Amino acid sequence: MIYSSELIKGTLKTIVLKLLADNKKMYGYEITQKVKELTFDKIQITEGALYPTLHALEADGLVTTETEFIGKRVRKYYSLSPSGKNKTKEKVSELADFMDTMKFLLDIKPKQA
Amino acid sequence: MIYSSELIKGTLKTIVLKLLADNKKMYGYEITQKVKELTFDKIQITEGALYPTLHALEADGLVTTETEFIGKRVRKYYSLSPSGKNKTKEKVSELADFMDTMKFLLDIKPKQA
DNA sequence: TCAAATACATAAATTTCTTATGTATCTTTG
DNA sequence: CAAAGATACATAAGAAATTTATGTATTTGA
Repeated sequence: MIYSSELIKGTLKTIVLKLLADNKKMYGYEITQKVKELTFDKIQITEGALYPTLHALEADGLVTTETEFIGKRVRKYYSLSPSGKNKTKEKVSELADFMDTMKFLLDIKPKQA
Repeated sequence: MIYSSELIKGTLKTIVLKLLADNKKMYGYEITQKVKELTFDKIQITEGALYPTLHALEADGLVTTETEFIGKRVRKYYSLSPSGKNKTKEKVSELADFMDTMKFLLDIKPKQA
């Protein structure tokens, strides 16, 4: 089962930041694979969604990049900047809080009028 | 604190369906107030987001409507159809599952390379 | 050798929400 | 009792984020 894509909306940036916080540096394709692996294929990040997100994080100064050559192929590594580390904490705790609120909302028992 | 709007994206439909499942019938404005109340103002659904969503649910046959007059003012009640009830179960359990996956993802401990 | 995987990127179209606007009624308060 | 705020619906332009499609090129495995 793969989650309907609407669920992923709005969480992608947080997921990427958190992975970078846990892994020091990662490149785009690696991120897609890691998420796939860690979620047992339930979350699949497409490249069309990921790359623009990474570019936006870079434009916002939340990540820095370094390019490496593996044979003839380019690999672009992303790492959190100091402000990126702070942002990650904010985003992760906001999402955790949000999920608690949602669990509460979804568990509300019938009030049969 | 109000959640950044991107977090709400993708969950609105599920929230509405779940509220209808718990309350038999509700009207639009009531839904906005109920969500605000149940989440202590942390989730505020705007009318510009809600009404199109309700109309979409109706177009998909997931809810039925009945109009009532309160004095001279119209009130449009929404109720789950049988397929809406099934859809609600699916959506809620998918979201619950998704949140478990996200909690796992967000709690991953550093693997320092 | 040929398909699949690796690895980047962009861009048009779509979806979904925000922000703004519009209409109208009802209630509360100075 | 007038005015402000709350109730109640609705739509539409614009913005934001993603999907889907496409493109390029290299490397690996059957």
